[in-house]
Amino acid sequence: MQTNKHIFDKLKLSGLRATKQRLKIANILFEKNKTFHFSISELANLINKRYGYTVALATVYNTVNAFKNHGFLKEIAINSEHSYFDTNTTNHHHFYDIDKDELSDIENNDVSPIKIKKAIPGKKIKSIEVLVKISSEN
Amino acid sequence: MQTNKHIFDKLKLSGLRATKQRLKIANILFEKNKTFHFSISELANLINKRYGYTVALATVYNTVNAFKNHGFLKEIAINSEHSYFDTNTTNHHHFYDIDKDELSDIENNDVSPIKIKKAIPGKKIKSIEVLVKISSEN
DNA sequence: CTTTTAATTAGAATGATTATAAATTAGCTC
DNA sequence: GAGCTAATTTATAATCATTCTAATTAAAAG
Repeated sequence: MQTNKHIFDKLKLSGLRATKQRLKIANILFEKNKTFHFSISELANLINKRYGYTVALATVYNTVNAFKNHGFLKEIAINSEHSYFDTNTTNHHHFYDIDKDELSDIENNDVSPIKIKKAIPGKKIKSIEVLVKISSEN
Repeated sequence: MQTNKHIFDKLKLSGLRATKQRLKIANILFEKNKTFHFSISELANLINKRYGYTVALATVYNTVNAFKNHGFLKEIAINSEHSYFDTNTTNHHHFYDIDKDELSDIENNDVSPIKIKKAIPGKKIKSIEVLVKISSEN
């Protein structure tokens, strides 16, 4: 869990002003140890629930984009329906529950090492991400 | 390469009417042996270039959705900017060139076998997809 | 050839996201 | 703390991709 002080410093260090709105949003995003996966609308709902309608939707978008650009968040592509973000910016993988439309993490240790036997000349690998789609047995 | 006859039969078999528009679109999509990756707007441009403006944009959307629902196409999630589709519906993986915003296939054989060491009770794995992001060396 | 039903179409509607431009505020300097 | 400046927030409008609508057309079946 990241303390308010920690979050404040994090923002300042990256050159972002620590505004009320950003601190509220950061509190929700980073308060858990656990990775937090969300779409913009889910995040907006959480903000409204906790703080009332004190943050404009445009600011939610601006803030999430700013956090993404500063490496505090990672965008995860699952399908064209929604954008998902992840507070876990380390290299890791995901389960996507098709039934519940829900994401969860798979740590690097839980996936056998991945070797790509094909190379593209002049290109280097920036990341390797695994998406495991799951659904109910029956 | 799939012949016109083949495409026609494929449509009929799946219960889709083999309309002029669908045959034009299918021709473009399935004429190559090679996997074809595209976004809707790219596809619409190709249709216009080859056949003139003879297929309405709504029909391009309808057709791609129909093809997707019938398993002729697969949607690939890369980022929230675009929807990409793939004529290769087998289980396989992708390179995504960040610089050129371009997709290419990685066959299953070119990726070491992937073992997921974490299970979710009551859920079974439907697919495992690897996305390898690449960019220029320098 | 007629009927039935699916598909196509132009244009309107929707919905998510971004842009705009004015008002506010954070973080300086004094 | 007051004043300054640039960043941020905000409500609203604008944009863009996609889907919907309802009328027209065309494919398949009888």
